[in-house]
Amino acid sequence: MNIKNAALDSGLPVKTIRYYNDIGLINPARDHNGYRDFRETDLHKLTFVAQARSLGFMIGDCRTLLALYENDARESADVKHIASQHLAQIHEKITKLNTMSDTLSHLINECAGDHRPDCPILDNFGKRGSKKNGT
Amino acid sequence: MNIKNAALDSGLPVKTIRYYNDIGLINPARDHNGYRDFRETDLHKLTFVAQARSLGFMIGDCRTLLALYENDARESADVKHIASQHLAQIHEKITKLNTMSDTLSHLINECAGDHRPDCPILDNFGKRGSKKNGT
DNA sequence: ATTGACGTTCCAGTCACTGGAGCCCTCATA
DNA sequence: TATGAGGGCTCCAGTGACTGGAACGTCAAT
Repeated sequence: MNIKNAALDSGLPVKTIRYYNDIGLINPARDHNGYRDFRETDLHKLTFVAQARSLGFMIGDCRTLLALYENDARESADVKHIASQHLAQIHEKITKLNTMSDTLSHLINECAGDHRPDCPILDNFGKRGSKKNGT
Repeated sequence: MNIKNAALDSGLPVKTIRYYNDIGLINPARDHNGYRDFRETDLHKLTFVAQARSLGFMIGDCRTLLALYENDARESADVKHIASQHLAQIHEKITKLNTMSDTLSHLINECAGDHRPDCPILDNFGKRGSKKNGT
């Protein structure tokens, strides 16, 4: 199967598939003319990575997960560990975004949004809040 | 004031401040020796950008917001518009992350997490779901 | 033989920094 | 006066995960 159909099959852009090949996530065979030839296992991997990526896993995790997937001697604990760590990161992001959302919503509510220049949003940005120390 | 103290004052890393100078967000005066000399207005801008960035605004938005901040003839509607758009993007991100979190939580719950290889997480990734079309 | 839709590689750009190399400047101390 | 520490400066490369484009090869059909 050529790259276009592999793209159609996996739902990934052609460019992305080539990129995944470049970084060694997949390694499809080549035809006599140099064209990539995607077999069942390649398509499977592509689908796998597409799913993992859509859940926000980094490429590095996808690589590990893929190795686990292909390793019959794996322990599900390893998979669960990676997934749990990722879930924790997702929750962290959600928390941060919720904080931003709260602050911003409040500011937006306070702002008249008319033709006058007075703006609590800008006022807030201009004000130096409590100094933060990134640890 | 030298760059180190500006960093201390604004809570931004020295490198970041130099970067903001490079891209023209700030433009502090220079001493006879070429050292940057941060005045009140520079420090103010730095604080402003730090605040905006901490709420997730892109540099491009910060630039616009900063211009609005310094423009006495601004209309608060413009500020509110930018902020509202950004808030909408934050909400989009939260929604996506929540979806990921739900799916992943479910999968993790199903996974035994022991020494055996059976793993619903990997099973799910290997399975091709409904084909998605990115518009 | 030519057209058009495929395929290939390689390079540059995205975003917002961050790290490092290699250099200069200043001040205090020996 | 030499030296060392601790600033400062610029420029280049790398991050993550692609994406766009140029320049070129291949293939089937006309």
